[in-house]
Amino acid sequence: MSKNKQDDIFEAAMQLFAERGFDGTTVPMIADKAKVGAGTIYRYFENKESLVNSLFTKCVLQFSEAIRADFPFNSTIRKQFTHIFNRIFNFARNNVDAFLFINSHDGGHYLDENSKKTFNDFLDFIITIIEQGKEQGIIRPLPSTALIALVYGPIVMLVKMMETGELTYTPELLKELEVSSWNAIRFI
Amino acid sequence: MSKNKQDDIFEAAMQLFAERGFDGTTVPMIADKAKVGAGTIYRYFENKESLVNSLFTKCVLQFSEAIRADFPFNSTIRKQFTHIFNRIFNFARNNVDAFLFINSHDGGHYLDENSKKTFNDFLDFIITIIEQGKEQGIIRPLPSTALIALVYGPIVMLVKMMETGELTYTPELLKELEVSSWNAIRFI
Amino acid sequence: MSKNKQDDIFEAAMQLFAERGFDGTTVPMIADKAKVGAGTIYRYFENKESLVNSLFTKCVLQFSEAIRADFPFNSTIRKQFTHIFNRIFNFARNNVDAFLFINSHDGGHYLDENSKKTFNDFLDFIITIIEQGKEQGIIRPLPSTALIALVYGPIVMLVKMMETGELTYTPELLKELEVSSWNAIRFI
Amino acid sequence: MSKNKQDDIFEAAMQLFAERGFDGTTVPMIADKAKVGAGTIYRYFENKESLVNSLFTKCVLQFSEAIRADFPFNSTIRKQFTHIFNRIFNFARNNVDAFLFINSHDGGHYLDENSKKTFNDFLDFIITIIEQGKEQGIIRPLPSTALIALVYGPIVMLVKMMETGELTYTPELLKELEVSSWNAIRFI
DNA sequence: TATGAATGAGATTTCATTCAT
DNA sequence: AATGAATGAAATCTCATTCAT
Repeated sequence: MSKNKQDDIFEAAMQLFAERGFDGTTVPMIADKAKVGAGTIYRYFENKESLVNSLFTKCVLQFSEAIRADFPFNSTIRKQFTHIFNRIFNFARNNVDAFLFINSHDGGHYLDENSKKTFNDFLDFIITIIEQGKEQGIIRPLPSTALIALVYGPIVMLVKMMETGELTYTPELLKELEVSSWNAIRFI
Repeated sequence: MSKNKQDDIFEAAMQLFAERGFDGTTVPMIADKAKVGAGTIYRYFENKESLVNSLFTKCVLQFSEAIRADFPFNSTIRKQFTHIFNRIFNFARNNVDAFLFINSHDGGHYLDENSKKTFNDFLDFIITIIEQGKEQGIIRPLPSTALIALVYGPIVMLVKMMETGELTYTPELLKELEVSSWNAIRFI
Repeated sequence: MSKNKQDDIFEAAMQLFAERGFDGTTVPMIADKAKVGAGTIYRYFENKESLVNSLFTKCVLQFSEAIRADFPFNSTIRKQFTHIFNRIFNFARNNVDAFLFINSHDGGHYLDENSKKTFNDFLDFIITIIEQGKEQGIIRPLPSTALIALVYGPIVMLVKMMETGELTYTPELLKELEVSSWNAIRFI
Repeated sequence: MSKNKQDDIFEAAMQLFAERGFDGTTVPMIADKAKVGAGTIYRYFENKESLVNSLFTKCVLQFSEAIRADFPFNSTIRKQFTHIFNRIFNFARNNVDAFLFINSHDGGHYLDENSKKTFNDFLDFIITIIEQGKEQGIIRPLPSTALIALVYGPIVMLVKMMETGELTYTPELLKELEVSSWNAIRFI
């Protein structure tokens, strides 16, 4: 594994949390996968909850960063949508565990306020774009949260399906899905 | 509660599993909420896993039944889509916990083969309809699982949002969402 | 053992805490001695600290009650002293573990405010008597805490010695010790 | 701190053992207070038990030495008593932690035979003096251990009280306490 | 020589399950 | 049939000790 044990622990915890959930994952499971002693985890994290919260924040920030980087602020809404859709999808494909971890753990009873805030900050960014699209009459005049659900909901499910092998990724498929998602929210 | 303790246990377990997950829910929690003794649960279910599997199967069958009842086999694909969409949404709204329980627990490490099969049987029904739509050139020629994700993914997320209060249900909104979902999968 | 498990746990904990201290006693040790499962202790006490605090308060109250019962408020200071000395000693002899537990654990880092207050309430009772003796010119005009130390300090040590067998109790010895203790604090 | 790490460790351990007891003190706590690495402690002591035993023996020897130095073997019993009482008290005041450590730890389950013997050797010295006093009819004819308890018990308690601020030291108070203690054990 | 990160044995605590009532 | 007190296996977490640097 890597030289950095904290990263090994993060990586192992992420995979396990994504697959089995927080409560279904034991600390020794994480230690085994990370190839460290169980006690070592407590040198890096105060407790299991602290670990999941650190991990959640870290993953959300990475995710958020991946979407926001090179964002075409001066482009059309249509192109901005493509950017966001592709970036989310690519992040999800390259970081399956991180993506599934984020999406299966938001709302968890073990997440602290800071973790929830980090996640909401990211959503706010998306909402801002959507609001602009609605103002311009390009995106359907539905509640922004509903519009997010129309686009984001499929992605979560699609990534899960690709993970289980129920669906196979191809660049062409991605392009088609992007069109479908846009069709769901565009005006007319 | 009701006169039937098994149903009380089912109801309590469903609410807790939906909110906290299987591993985050303890048997005493279920007993408390069901207002029965912890030991009583073991008179109705062999163990906690057996309970969750019984519950999952029961919920999926109810769900499946709600969608399939009065299915307009001789109608157009468009009308069949409306039927399915509305039925799923109505089931979800009237059985929030059951719906969220089903959707957060498929793939759980505690589900047995039978539970998974029951769920897949339901999906197969949906897939059949979709395949017909594709054959008729009315639905976009994407993999059926992808088409399911495009429609079902948003619903799961929308129901969660309504549950947390991030989104408010209105009949008008439902109609709009149905259109959006159809737009996502229809050919042109 | 008794029919009451909470008392069995109290008794076992008291013996072990008196002998090995709070930090030197493990929960399984207590469970073994009390002949209960380790988990049972947590049905009666929230945690180990809660157990030691409940036990401390209980023991101090019993101790305090033993000293205060039948207190000869209208007697001479000399007779009141005899009462207190004999009662403390008899309590200590009949409840060696409780007495040693109380005296080795006051000031412990695990005791909460309530426990400390209960103990101080008891000391205040003794101080009141001593103050009266000083006012009457019968007891030496030293700080009350010092006077307590002069009387109580030996008792603690004597009881320990009797427990280890370094000293053997006899009623005659007790009488002599009472005289010695009185000599230490009386005026002239 | 000093140039000598072993002494730093001794000093830190003594303070912590005096305040929190052996089992309530962790090796990292000692290392922190001594400003050394935790591993360093194991260069000077085989293990934690070895440390506490070395420390105990060291403290008892210092204590014993402080009492025995300049002992007025040819003086009266009364003067010998004054010597011992004052020396104990002064040692205790100048070495509060050492004194409290010695007195709260005799009988500890972690002390080895050698430690206990060192402590008993010291007591034997005191006992010899007491026996002489009894033979001369100057000290009350009680068991020697009881006489020790009558004098030593208060000192331990008084020093604790001075440490917590419940009692304030003055030279005059010390003189009075010496008289009180003598009164406790003198014949007549 | 000195360190402190790493460890795993053992501590505390939880909880699925049993069983006497 | 129903209960909930009791249990002990397994979870979380701590800390004495080691060892690579």
